[in-house]
Amino acid sequence: MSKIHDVAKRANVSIATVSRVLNSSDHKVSAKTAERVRQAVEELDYRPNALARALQINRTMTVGVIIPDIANHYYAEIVRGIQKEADKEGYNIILQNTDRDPKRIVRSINLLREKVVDGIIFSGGIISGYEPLSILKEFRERVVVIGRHDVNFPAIMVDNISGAAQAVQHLIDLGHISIGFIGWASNSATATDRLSGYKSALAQNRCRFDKALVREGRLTPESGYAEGKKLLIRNDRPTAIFAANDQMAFGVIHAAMELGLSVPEDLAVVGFDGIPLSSFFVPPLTTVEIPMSALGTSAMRVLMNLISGKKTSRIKLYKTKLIVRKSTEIK
Amino acid sequence: MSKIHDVAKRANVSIATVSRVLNSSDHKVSAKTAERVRQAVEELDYRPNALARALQINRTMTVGVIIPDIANHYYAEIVRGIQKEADKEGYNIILQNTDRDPKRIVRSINLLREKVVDGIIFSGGIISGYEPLSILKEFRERVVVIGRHDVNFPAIMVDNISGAAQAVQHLIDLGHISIGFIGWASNSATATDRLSGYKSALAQNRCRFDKALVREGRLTPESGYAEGKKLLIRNDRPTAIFAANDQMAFGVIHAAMELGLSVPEDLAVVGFDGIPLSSFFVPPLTTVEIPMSALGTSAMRVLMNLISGKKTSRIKLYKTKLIVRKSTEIK
DNA sequence: TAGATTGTGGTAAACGTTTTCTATAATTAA
DNA sequence: TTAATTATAGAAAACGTTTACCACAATCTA
Repeated sequence: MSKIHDVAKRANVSIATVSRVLNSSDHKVSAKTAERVRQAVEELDYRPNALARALQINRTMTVGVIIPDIANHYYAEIVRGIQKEADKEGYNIILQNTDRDPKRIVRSINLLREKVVDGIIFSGGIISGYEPLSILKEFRERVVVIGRHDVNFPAIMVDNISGAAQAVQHLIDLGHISIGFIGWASNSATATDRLSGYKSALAQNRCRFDKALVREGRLTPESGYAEGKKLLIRNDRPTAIFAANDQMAFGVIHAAMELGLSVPEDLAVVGFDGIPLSSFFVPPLTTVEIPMSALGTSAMRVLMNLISGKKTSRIKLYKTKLIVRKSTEIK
Repeated sequence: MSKIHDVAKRANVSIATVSRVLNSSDHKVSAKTAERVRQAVEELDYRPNALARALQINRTMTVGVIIPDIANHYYAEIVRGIQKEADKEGYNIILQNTDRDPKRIVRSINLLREKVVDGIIFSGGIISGYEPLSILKEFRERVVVIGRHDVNFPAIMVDNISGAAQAVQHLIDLGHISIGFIGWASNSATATDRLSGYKSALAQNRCRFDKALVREGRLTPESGYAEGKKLLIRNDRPTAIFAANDQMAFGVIHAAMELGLSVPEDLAVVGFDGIPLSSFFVPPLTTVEIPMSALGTSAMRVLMNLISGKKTSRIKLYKTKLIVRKSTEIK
């Protein structure tokens, strides 16, 4: 691996000159020498050592991404969006998967601090207690959060409340009055907002809110199946179920099938997220679509602005879109 | 952000001593001074700058991971496995999503070279032509490949041939003789191996291989749907279809439903991969399970061995497991 | 008791860049 | 012509660590 010194020697110039040519500095270098340098760079296949460079200029062109679970399509898509945007500007991302373990979250932050990343994108999981303090100390102006607004950082949000309300309204419009809800336990705004949307749509239409019809899953098909079944074996079983994510909705449909109920004739089901498979499920799932990848790109854009000192709006709210498919509509 | 200098001053020692305490070097430091240093570190919440450290010791404790598409469950799960293992030993990973674009692959490799990662895990995509040369030059002994053995690097493989054969054998055992196959076009070993397995199982059982029953999708449900439909509208439509991944299998089932064919009564369907949703699809999908996460952890383990100079076996082959569900078995 | 060893600490040279400062030649202004 | 400017280039100091080398005291060994 050749270094700037080798290039300098080969081009018969000082290392300062090489650096100037490569960074197109405002310190002028004659066209002739510049060409000689470029030639040498080419011949040696020279690549500047990003480490040494970062140490000097105090920028690593690297950002940390902290997420709970990359195997979850939602986060994977977000990461993809971040990647895409980062790539455009020459940034790299260091991925930290925390499995929602608070200890690993703290560890991740500290690791990123040591690696001197230029900024951090934080999504999901718990960010309370003493950790934010340690982030704040070093990263004050260079943190973007996705999916929560209860922390004092710029946030990329999804309008979960109106998204959920829209879904429930759709069910009500179809004539359903007994509508189950499967959410999940979490101190995240996402979880509570979707429940709020459900409640508000019921209220709006003067439907009775029945606490017995609200259950908590764990975002997995398994939990959707389990909780769905509990709702469906009731004597006064709901005629529709709104699951707070698509995975659980799949589980609900599975449970219905197993009980001999057909969807949508005996049970209407709505999901949330709009993962690709939702349109190919049997039956295709009515769902509330989130622009997942856009959340990622948007977060990265905001972060890059922060890094370069530009202030941006504190909260960016993305709208959802109800996609009606066969799981609710009887043709 | 305090530096080693600050710690030294506070503890009234030289920076060398601080470094020695923190790295538990074999150069002795008296218990008393060590304690003083640790105290100072604590008080200042000092964290060594990983950049400066890496520059000095020539190790970044960072590895690059190059994959085609993080939104694909297979790769997401691999990354998760890598992460988990890397975390244990204090390694970080830089993720590079290439979208299978050869240009971006080359760019990724060069970027990782600049960032001076300690090693690279490469999965999927094309790794031919002039790129491997440039990897080789700098990373000779520190590259691990997942899912291909046609390149001169240590490889983590899946036994796709026997996995596919097992799936087809299962269909034959159920009495099917006209079995369609939906693979995908690629110069990857994975794609060709699954086709080979299909062919060999047919041959083994003296079933006729009909080229018209073999189609090429693009690993998506959409393509599975499209290609599945093409097979199913034939007069001599197959009674079973083996899709080379679960996503396409879902598409096939969808297509079947749309044509009024019920699964498994009119059509048996088998997938490949064993993604979590396969068990919750309607009907639950018979599939060939790959230990995805294990591929990742295993790759990372091999890489860490390479980095520390230990030689490991050139190829590690993982067995698959046929999981029989309702999409093939008539109860 | 002298010489050798060991334990403990500091100084300074790396690692590979960028950038400030200084120096020289070439050009311009007067 | 001379003084002042401008264009171009190099020397050397940083960035924050680790570590080879040196120095001194305290402890052994013979």
